[in-house]
Amino acid sequence: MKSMTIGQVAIQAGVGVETIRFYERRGLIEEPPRRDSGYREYPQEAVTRLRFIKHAQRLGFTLAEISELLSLRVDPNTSCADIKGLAEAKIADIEGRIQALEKMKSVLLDLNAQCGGRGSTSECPILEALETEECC
Amino acid sequence: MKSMTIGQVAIQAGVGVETIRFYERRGLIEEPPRRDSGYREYPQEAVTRLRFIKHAQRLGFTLAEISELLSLRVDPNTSCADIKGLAEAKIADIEGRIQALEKMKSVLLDLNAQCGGRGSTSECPILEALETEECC
DNA sequence: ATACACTCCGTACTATACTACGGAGTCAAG
DNA sequence: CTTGACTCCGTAGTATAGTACGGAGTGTAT
Repeated sequence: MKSMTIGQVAIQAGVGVETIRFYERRGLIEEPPRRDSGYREYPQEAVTRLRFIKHAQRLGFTLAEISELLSLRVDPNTSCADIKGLAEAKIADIEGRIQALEKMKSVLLDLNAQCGGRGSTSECPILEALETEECC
Repeated sequence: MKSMTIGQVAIQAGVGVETIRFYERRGLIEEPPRRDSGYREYPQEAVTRLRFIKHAQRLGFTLAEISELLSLRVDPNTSCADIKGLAEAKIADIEGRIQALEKMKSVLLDLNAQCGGRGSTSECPILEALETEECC
């Protein structure tokens, strides 16, 4: 099985056909050769590339970042250190997001502890705090 | 100063004029009375409500959730416990997101440790892992 | 040979939360 | 009374990552 249709690639990579066309438009995967009918003919590597994209996404990279990662991969002027740099930037990014979420969580836990869960909404400490809270 | 224009409310609440109109369309704030000219006339409480929205957003609530929070607040059949329930659901939601981010971070840290930062991209363990990684 | 699945394309829609635009009308200060 | 800032409205655009649609053409199995 040398070349595959878009549907076969989609199944093997675990994505939708429309997603592949979308990635093509975004420049994440190159335009494959076509049959006379216009049908796309993908080589095996297309599946690898789609999996790369999926894996990178799972690690928190956006499509724009993945695009860069894919370009750097084939750029002879790029070194492993550049990739490492992107990974480190992503780690910092994730840490920032975790920090923000932890902050939210701690405020919510605090408010939640103040609320006995009894009484009407007019005396709910959570709602009161939301009305008056003077943070930032 | 009994009533205010949309611009004055925007400044006091720290949001944009367009944002207020947007919230009105979304039903987050009620339509205020109008002057003969059509200008909106806001009472002071409008500022409180906008601040409520801002605070709730900072705690991770979406506009849809805030909408619910605001409805429940004035619903006589709603108790403090219902609000507490929403807060707890949000805490769980945030914890889930933190978990997901922690997972990403740990994989990235692992990959990062494998990469010496030396050599070309063709032998970068990070890129290799992204191509082959068999998680999920 | 015909039925049915697959593919083509561009466009539009989903969700989230705004932000910008343009042209007309209004308000307040000088 | 004029000027400049403000407000009105609906629509469209931003970013992210797809998903859906519809009508026409294609591939293949029976």
